[in-house]
Amino acid sequence: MPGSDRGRATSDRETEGRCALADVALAALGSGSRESGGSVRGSSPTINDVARVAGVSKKTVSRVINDSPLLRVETRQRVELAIAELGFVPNLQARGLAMGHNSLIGLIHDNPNSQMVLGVQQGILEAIRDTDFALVVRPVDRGSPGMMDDVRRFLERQRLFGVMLLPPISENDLLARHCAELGCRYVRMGSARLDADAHCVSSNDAEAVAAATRHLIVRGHRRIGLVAGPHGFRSAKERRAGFEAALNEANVALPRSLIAQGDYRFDSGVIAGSRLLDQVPPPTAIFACNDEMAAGVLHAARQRDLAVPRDLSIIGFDDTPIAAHVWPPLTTVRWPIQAMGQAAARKLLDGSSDAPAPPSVFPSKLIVRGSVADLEVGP
Amino acid sequence: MPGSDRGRATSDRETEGRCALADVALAALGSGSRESGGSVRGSSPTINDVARVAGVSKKTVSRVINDSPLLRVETRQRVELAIAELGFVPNLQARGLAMGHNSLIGLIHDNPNSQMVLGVQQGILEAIRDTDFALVVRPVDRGSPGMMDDVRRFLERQRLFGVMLLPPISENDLLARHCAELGCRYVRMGSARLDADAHCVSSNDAEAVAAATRHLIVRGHRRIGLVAGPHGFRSAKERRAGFEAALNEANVALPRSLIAQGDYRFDSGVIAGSRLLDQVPPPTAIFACNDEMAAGVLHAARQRDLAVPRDLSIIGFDDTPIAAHVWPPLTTVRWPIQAMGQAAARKLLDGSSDAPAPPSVFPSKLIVRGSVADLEVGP
DNA sequence: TTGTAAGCGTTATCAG
DNA sequence: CTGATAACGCTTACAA
Repeated sequence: MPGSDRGRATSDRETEGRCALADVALAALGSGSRESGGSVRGSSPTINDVARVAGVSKKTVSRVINDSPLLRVETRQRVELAIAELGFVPNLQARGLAMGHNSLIGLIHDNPNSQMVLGVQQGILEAIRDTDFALVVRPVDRGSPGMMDDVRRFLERQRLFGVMLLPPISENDLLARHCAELGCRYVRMGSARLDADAHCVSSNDAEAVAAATRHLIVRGHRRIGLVAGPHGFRSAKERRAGFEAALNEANVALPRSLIAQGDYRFDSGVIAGSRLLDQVPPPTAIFACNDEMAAGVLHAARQRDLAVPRDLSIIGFDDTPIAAHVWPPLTTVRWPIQAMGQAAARKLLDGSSDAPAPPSVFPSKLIVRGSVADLEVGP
Repeated sequence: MPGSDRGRATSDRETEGRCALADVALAALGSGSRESGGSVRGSSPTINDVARVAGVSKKTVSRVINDSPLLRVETRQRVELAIAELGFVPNLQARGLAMGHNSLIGLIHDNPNSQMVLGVQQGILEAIRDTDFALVVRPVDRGSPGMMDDVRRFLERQRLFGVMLLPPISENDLLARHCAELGCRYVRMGSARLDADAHCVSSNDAEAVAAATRHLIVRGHRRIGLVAGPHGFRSAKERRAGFEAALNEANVALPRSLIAQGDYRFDSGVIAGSRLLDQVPPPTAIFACNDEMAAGVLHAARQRDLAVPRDLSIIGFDDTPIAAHVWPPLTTVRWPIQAMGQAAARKLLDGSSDAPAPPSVFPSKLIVRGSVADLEVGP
């Protein structure tokens, strides 16, 4: 019985009402199946089967499943009925072959922060919900010498509809160029405007960090340490720039001794925090360029029996779960990662629209928790 | 110049050496392109182009790219040369259409733990490295009424080679049945044996938790609290069973008052921990069924000015980053998530092999950090 | 060991 | 508005 398995698939609530058409279908299929053969051997029904059952041509069915406007309602209904009876599901492989591109969008990233990756995935999936698009993930290993070749091979073989590039790999201009060369649409996410509006969705980390830093300054802090992010990361650069700008505008000095470099990981935060806290006098507050490092600073403080926030105020960045779960919970900067993922995906899908893409810059927000205190003026 | 973009793609190191063949290629393509037309309009070269350039038939090229054993080395080389010259890349859509299935494997999950999801992804990607397979992710919303229909639609439309099911959704037998009905290979990951060996890769949470509990008992603890996981999660059931088994075998009593229920999230850990710690006398140790809840217990302890581990020992489960990052760092159970993902993917790919699948149960390991102390015997 | 012919299930073209 | 016919690029019989 052709497609009987599938028949149940789309319509679980379908009972035994209108099976007349289905019987016609069987009869029709039984005889001269010269073209598609889709009915043989229990495989699922094809567009040909639907056409035969509905008594129309292949192309008409195609028009129905592609929402073509030029169709008589009556015809459309007949076809839709046949589709329902047969439990027909269009074959994306075939469609992809015919149209020259598949319905997959790729997510390329080399991100150590799982929360972020998953947030973006979530956003993308929201954007492609109710479409036939699916999300293909491709983590890559920045630093590995063959990385770029790897990605190229991936793009060549999979022939995706388009890809989304996550930071920090999204900052790589060469990668973007490769995408373009391979005819693969792309959108880059970043902490600053990295590309033309059509290819870019970003936050404004510099501004967000400046606001966070002002939060410290307003509370009386003047010796403020920075745990910077790693070289080569645009986000690290942006965040540092925002930090310095805020200090500058308030005429607060930033001695080199109050800057320590980290690599965005917890351990580097412990080390950087230690170095900062061993200065004399130590800083009264520290901004760390991400939450993991901020948690590391917290560790370093605890190792020195410093109470946070009494003896030391700390602000992080990203608002990952760790920020809320350490003690005291960290004041930090939250950026709308999921919304950005969604916007980026939409931009990708709308790419062929005629209207020029609008710029997409998403605002971040300071989340105030318990790791910042007003500075007690000394005796 | 047909395929010139692509020509560079695979062979960046190719300089100007042997372009003779390529010229032949151009000539050949220029004239009677009656079949594929792959050379026209800058689109990428097809198997026909390769065949013409190499002076063999389509099928022979197909044999080469599919590693058929029956080919003269000479022929093979000629074809390979042509492939290189042209920068030919097989079209997966077309192949998928012809073979009846694509080269995508899906990851279906409804997991709140991002670390876990990403770990599995990593494992899968290792398993499919150097193949043409790609990974499609599909988070679903357990609890949403339309979830199962959703997944079915997804499977019907995408026609994946196979899917991997992550806990807790992997515990859903109905979902597995649907996969089978739709002709989609599947492998389930879980905290216990959920299915036939061919469809299952698991850890043994009960045993792991029993070991962790013994770790507490050996150190003198007798009043040990449990923060259980949510109903309906197999892992919660397994972990609790392991906990109770260890207490039993040591003849340690487990009053109901020392069991609190959580939902695997931080906040529930705080609440459950509070309830446990407010008992008189309070427990001297608590096992929480995952790290997030263990971190919550830590919060509850701190709110009561209890020192960990001096006044309270805590053990968690999963070894997520949070376990290492809170203070004190948590003793916890680590299970080989990435290795399991890899094994599961391999199982999926080997699915058609004749040999019966071996059982795959992966051992977990107690990670000892700073949250457990020997029990001081009271005065 | 290699080639020929016939699909795989869709969409595009261009006529009616 | 609808339909015949030809792509789309590859694989799998079945020959040679």
